[in-house]
Amino acid sequence: MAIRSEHSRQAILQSTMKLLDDREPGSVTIQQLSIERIARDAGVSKTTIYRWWPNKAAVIIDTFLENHILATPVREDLPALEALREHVVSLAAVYDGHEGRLMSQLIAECQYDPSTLDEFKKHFWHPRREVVSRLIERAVEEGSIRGDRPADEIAEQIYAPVYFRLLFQEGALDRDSMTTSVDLALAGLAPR
Amino acid sequence: MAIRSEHSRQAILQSTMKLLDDREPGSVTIQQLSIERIARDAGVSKTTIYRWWPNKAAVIIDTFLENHILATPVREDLPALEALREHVVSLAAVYDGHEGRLMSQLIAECQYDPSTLDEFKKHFWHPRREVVSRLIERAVEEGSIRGDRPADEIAEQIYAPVYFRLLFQEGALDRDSMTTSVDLALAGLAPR
Amino acid sequence: MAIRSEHSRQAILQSTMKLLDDREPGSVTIQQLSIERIARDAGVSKTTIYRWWPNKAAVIIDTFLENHILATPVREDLPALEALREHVVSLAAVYDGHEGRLMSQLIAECQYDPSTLDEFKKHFWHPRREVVSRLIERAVEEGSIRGDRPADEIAEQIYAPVYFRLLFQEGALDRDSMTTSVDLALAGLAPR
Amino acid sequence: MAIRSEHSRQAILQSTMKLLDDREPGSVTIQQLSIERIARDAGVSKTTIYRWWPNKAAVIIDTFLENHILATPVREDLPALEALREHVVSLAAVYDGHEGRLMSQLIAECQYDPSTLDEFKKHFWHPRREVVSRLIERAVEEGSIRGDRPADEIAEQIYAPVYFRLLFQEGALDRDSMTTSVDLALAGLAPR
DNA sequence: CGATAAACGAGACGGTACGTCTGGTCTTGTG
DNA sequence: CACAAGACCAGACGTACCGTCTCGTTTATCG
Repeated sequence: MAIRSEHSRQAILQSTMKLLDDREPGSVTIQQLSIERIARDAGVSKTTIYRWWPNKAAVIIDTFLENHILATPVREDLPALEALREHVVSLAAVYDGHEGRLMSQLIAECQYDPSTLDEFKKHFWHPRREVVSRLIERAVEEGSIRGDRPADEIAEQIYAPVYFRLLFQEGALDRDSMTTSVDLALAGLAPR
Repeated sequence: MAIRSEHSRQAILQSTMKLLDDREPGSVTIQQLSIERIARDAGVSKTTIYRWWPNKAAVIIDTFLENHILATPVREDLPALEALREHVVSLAAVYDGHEGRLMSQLIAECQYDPSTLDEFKKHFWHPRREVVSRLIERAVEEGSIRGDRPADEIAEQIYAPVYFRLLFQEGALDRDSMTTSVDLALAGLAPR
Repeated sequence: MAIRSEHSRQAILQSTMKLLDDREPGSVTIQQLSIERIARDAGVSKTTIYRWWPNKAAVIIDTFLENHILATPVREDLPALEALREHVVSLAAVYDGHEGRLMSQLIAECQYDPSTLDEFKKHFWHPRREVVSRLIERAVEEGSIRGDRPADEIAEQIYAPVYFRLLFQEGALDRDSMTTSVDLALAGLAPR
Repeated sequence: MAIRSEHSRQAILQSTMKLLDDREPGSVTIQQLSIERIARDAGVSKTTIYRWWPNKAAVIIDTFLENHILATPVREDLPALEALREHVVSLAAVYDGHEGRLMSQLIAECQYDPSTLDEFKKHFWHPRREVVSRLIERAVEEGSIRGDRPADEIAEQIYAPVYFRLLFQEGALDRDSMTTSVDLALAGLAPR
């Protein structure tokens, strides 16, 4: 019956990570990355990759998951609003470098394949939105913001500028800018 | 001497538009589109395309400009805030269809080529931001919103959700949703 | 693993032969023949050709070998001198038609690539020279000609006019002319 | 009325010669030589070349004529047989270098175009054959060889090995080898 | 001497082919 | 039966020339 080779799987994911890492020599963009290249680099046959992943994007998503990309924590010890600011600031900080480039390229790939978009949202967007929605609900409980808007709507309003700046490479992703951005988004939500 | 053939130029841009139009049979995504295909379809030699455009993305941008893609007007007869809402709503309406798919794919291409991003911003984002910034300044003059924030910052805050929804294909782009979104963005800017 | 496809190889060689055959409609010269054309005609990808042959000339040489071009026999039942005449006459007869045109074009290609020349000589000239040298040695043994000259030298003297007439398309390649030519070449070699 | 520009004509022929001269850097074979390249190198427009020459080969032949290629003289002061040997030896000496490579490539081109072959024979082969035929007739008059064979036939027999060695790049073109070759060709023609 | 007509440089054009690359599929042993 | 190895068809890449075709711009002759 021959079971799936864990060794091959690891080699594939590691090669993918290495090839996409722009701190390595000979790194490539997601667009330039090919199954052929991964197979060659991992010492694996193309068939093996095609057997277990439907396309390049799926391999990349698995790679990112394997490499714990963008697991941004939430401070439970802070007041909700401050924890929210911290969360967004630290996420933006991560996006402001190598992993940000990867994310923007992954979002680019999503524009060409619905199932990739689904996977992306499932693994990278929805969990994050969930976290922020929880924080907002906590802020409402703490009386820091009004509770008359859906939390998801607010979460989007807070997050959208992050992705906007990432994809348009315009507007800074540093602590000050992001704090300002979050505050602006929340400005109209102060309790009456 | 030997002047550029307007006929060829038109044929190239029209073929590009047709090939990218998902209402046509045999349409393709920007990723799938190739110079070879455009040349074949336009009855033009590849050389002619390479002579005048550096790459596929440049042809596409010219095509969009030629086809007045996303030229969204501003109502001068309305109060600034209302004109702003109308502008965003009508832009979102355009993004909510065929042209939206094209734009999201173009933004995707921008992730792989800085000069494409520059062109994109120059032709499609900055003009729009300018329009909105003007409206915000007018709104300040009209006393509808406070004037203690840079107009560009507010413009970004208003626009970011539009692009977010476009790229993440999540959250509606209809009139009600967009009005809500704009109002949320402006909520904290009411004059004291 | 993954062994070479005999089917593709055959298709390539047959298409090449067909394309070069001036009795077929749409035939081309060796100069006009392109890898692209062979691939198209054979229903094979260019990669497959480039994988197995270094260039056009190599494909053509293989094609000629496969099609037994210019395999001229030697009569063992005749006296050496007569067998020699017969051999040259029959070779010239072959050169006096379609296969002669192909050979002259192949020799033309040899002027541009040393390795093609080597292959040509290995497969088409040296075997023939060998045959004639043998015949000359036999003629010496039979006492028909003197033995004080190297056989290869005499072989060249006999053969040179054949190639000269082929390439210059001057001087006939028929039985009488070739017999005269051979006799002239051998005239000075009669035993004393 | 504008008369043909001698300046352009010269520039074209000189560039052609330079490009074909393998002692120059960046030299090319006749096959690699293109009208485009000549025009660029000569600072002339392609039109001008196409206006005055039907094809590449014609330019090359004119170039060779202009550069006195292969004008091999005949010694009138020597006995016919010796002058003949000298002539062949000195021609072979010229063929044994740079100009020989050019000639063999020109003969190659002739295999693809009858009119080029005609021009080649008219300018390079027939004059030479004429010279040799005259020498043979003189040799007959001098009583050095028999007169019962057509001079042209003998000329071919003498010349064929030269072209053979040139094109097959086999067999030396030095003085000794060529003398031997001529003597072998004439061996059977000694007066009875 | 000014009109005219050919020759010129420049270079755009539709084509064809180059040799390379990658995609995704299929085939053939090996362990 | 998963795997590596890799052959296969398909087709795009960007470049080089092909030979044709305008373009203005000389430049020489002729009216």
